[in-house]
Amino acid sequence: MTPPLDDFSSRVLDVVDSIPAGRVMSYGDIAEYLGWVRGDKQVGLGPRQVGRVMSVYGGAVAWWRVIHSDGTPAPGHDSRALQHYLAEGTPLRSARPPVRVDMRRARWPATLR
DNA sequence: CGTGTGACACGTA
DNA sequence: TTACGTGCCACAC
Repeated sequence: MTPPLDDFSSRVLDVVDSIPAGRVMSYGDIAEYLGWVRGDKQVGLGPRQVGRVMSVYGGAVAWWRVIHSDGTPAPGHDSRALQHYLAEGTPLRSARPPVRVDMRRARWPATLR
């Protein structure tokens, strides 16, 4: 089974839950939202850790709304993700492999505090 | 303990 | 546009 939920992981999943249909956030966006870097120093966990959380617990949330900063979906999930994008009207730059979300329009502007 | 790996991001070529 | 190199850091061995 999936490992017990630690604090960081539950926060990541909460953020993912807050992304509305048709919008997306990158791993880095989520890391920053959770306070990854403040000013010029590292005060939290980064994009790779967000990716790890998604690989482990992603099945419990809308994983297709968390993608790479360049707009490409999580590795190996292109087809699955595309179905969701078409269904919820996510702005796309390319609906054919490599599937790419139009980040400029689909990015969900999370603002801390 | 040290090493390698990965659902990352960014700068550079 | 794609392709590398580098920084990053939790985890599994």
